[in-house]
Amino acid sequence: MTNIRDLAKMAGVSVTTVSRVLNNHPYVSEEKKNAVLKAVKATRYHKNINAVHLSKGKTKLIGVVLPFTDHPYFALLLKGIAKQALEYNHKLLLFQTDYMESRETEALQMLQQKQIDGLIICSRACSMRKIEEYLPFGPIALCECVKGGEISSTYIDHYKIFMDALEFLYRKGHTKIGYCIGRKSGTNSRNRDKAYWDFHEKYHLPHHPEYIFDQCYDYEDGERVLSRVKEMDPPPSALLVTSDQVAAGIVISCNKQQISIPDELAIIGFDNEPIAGMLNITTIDIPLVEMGRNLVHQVLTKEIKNKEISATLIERGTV
Amino acid sequence: MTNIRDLAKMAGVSVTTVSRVLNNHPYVSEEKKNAVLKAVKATRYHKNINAVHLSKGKTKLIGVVLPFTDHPYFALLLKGIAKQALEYNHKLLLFQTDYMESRETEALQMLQQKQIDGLIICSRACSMRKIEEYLPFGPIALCECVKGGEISSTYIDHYKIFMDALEFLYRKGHTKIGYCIGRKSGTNSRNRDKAYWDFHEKYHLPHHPEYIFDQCYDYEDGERVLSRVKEMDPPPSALLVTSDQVAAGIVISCNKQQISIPDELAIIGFDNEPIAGMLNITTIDIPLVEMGRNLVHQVLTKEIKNKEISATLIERGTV
DNA sequence: TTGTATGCGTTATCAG
DNA sequence: CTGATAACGCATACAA
Repeated sequence: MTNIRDLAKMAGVSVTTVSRVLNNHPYVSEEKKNAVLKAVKATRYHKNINAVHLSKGKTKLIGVVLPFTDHPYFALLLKGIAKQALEYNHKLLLFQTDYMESRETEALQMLQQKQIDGLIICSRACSMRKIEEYLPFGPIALCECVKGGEISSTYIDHYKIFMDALEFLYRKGHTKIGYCIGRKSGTNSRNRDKAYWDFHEKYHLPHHPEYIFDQCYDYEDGERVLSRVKEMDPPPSALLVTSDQVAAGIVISCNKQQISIPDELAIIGFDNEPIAGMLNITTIDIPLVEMGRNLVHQVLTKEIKNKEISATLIERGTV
Repeated sequence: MTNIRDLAKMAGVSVTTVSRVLNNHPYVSEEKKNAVLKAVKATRYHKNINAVHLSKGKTKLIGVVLPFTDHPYFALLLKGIAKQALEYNHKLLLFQTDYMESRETEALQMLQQKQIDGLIICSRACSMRKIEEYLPFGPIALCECVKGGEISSTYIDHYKIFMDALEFLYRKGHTKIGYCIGRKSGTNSRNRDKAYWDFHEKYHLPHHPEYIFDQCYDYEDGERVLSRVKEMDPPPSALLVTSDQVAAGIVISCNKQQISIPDELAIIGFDNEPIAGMLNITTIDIPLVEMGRNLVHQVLTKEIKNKEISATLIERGTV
């Protein structure tokens, strides 16, 4: 592998001059510049980028932490992140965690070890305290509301959205409402749960903990939820489903079993994934691509900001 | 930032000893080892990994080139890649290309510049010649059959599979068969097209170029295909659809428009994506996760091999 | 078991 | 406009 010292010898100049030419710095005579360029051509020289990283202390790499990529929510978020990273001329280092804290730690350590210039955590299993520990080593952006501090975030007010959706159903006459969620433990999930119980308090509705279904990610989970709902007495008359994919599973199962939507069961999905449009599912549009873009922006500009992104109810045929 | 020289001073040992401790090398006395460890704790020392990369000439990073991540085909492939990379203790650098050759070039250059130890190209827009140019800089694995040479590949025999599916439909009485595909230009696409025309030759069937629909990726594309099919006279009686997502779009549209499947239109999807199970779509199962795993394996073991992965027809309700 | 010296390839500083 | 030299931080051959 030829390096800039070799080039310098070949071109009869110093390494400094070579470096200048390579980085388009001014103050290099045409003559020497051409000599260097000629040597570059002749040797098919290419920089060893690790040396650049070491010397500069930067890598133009952003870490992205997410549990899995084969779910529309994260796939769309990642799409936005990738688009914006491209515009900023940065690349992405992927940490697929399956919600394992050890892998999140690994990502945080990469920040500390300077392999990445910043980190985007799309969803986390570890504590905020732990994340804060790593803040001195580089900017971190999250997808959940973070009050104050040095962490940036781009988030949805899930409490408000959930409450709005519940009220919407209530106005349509629903009082037995359940919901489906992925994890119970995330910040966003807890906000939703709080909205759920506050709603019940507000309207003095009976509590039905069995109307809450967790571990809902895929179509099959929707199928499973429906089979459980069918066995209930009384069953919920409406479901808030925090992924359109799961909502689609429920809708398709209902079709198969001649359960009428929205008459027997009303559904509101989340994310406005492509399948929701296809199946005419009423859903909450969450601009995931935009959120992804903003996360990159926050990490790279290093402005510590908490940006709320608004979600919109899209009325279609399942309510 | 404290470095190993600082640690050496603090612990009263040489940098070599520090390095030994840090990398769990043998031949270090407990005493000195503890002294070093103590200094590590005290300073909250962490390696600068870029220095390691430079020194070793390796990064434990694998580049992954794919057009987009928000499509089940690539999402599942990526899932397999991520799983296996984790087992090999390597990380992934993502190149989302949108089939732009310039971005593929960038990935190849990262190999040359030693930012990545190897490259997996899930789908390419650039020429094989170009890829071969970069082979001297590190292992490259592709998702298409590569005859000989130094490139590894994990692939499906798309010609055979397509032909089998066509024959399957033929035996069911179909003679007017169309197909939907993403790009027309990829190697896999060309193999499929060849199978398509060879099939027509074999059974002396009339040619219907209008039965071929390209740019089919999403549900909406399936919808679009169906609306075009409806206007045809005669329309195809069966469609091979190279993504279950598109197939799902067609199936859902047919349901809406009371077009009976498989009586009026038979459908065979591809990939056995989750939605295919939900909608009872007959499909070709392609073990994408397994393929992803194998690609990583090939890149890291550097055995140059071409591994064919077999696909299986899953008979469900749309034929 | 330990330490010295050197290499890895680039960028940055500063003097000329 | 140019160049010598010092970082950057770690790994490792070799010597002891």
